[in-house]
Amino acid sequence: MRIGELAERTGVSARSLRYYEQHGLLSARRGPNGYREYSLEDVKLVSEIRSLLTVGFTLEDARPFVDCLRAGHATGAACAESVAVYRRKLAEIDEEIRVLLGRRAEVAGQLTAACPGCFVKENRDQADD
Amino acid sequence: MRIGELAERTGVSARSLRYYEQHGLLSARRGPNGYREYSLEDVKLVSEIRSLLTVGFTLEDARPFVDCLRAGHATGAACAESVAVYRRKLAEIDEEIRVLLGRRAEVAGQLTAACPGCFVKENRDQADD
DNA sequence: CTTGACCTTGACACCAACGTCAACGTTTAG
DNA sequence: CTAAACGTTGACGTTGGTGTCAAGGTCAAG
Repeated sequence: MRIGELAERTGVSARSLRYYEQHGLLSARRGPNGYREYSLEDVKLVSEIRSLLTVGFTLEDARPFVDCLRAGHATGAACAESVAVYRRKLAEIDEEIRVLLGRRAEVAGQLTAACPGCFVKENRDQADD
Repeated sequence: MRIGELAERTGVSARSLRYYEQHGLLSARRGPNGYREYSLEDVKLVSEIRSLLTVGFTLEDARPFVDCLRAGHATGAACAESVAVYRRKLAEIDEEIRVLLGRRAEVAGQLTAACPGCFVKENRDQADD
């Protein structure tokens, strides 16, 4: 299939697909006219990339997962490198959360100081909706 | 005082001070030579801006606080607009935390699935070190 | 007079993942 | 044949708060 179809199937813009290729996450055979030709496997690759991006991974983070899939593994997470990225990402997220909790406390404190009547509810993990 | 001294006193680069002015958060009289002239009050303004930026506010968010100080109030948070920004920021931070917690759960789940032996400790607020 | 420290405005670089437009070649439907 | 729909590469814009350089004006000390 060509880039338009891959874009439609994955819900990713053609621009993004070319961007991924430019950064070595995707590769495409070229038809005689210069058009990119993709296989069904590429749909998997793109899906993997998207699902990683949506949970906050960068393209660099996604690279080991793509390589893992290309190496023939059933999932992008089946390789040691991918697992390492998972661990690192987890640590990064935890750090971000800590920073945000600190900021929240800071802002809440300032708000309370400026406006004693303003009730600021606690932000326990109970963040249901 | 001129920009160099204000920069030294506040620990903010001259570049940033000009940037703040460019965005209407700071104003300066000009000497006969075109040099900016600042007063002691400006030190307060810049300090207010910095403390807000360090807790994740944007310059736009800081504007009401600066206006409040310029209006003669003792603190930048003494005005209704500032309090409103505090409330909004708090909500934004809470939202970010929610998103991060969701991502964390997602990543932790994937990691566990890919590597059943990998123990992933819970991220309760107990984020001590 | 000269050096050098300070000031001025203006403009480009940065990070990330694209959107968007330009200018052009290809394929396809009518 | 022709127009529309698709493909190609290349390049600039976005977002925010700076760093950094350029090219120059000002001013005090020697």
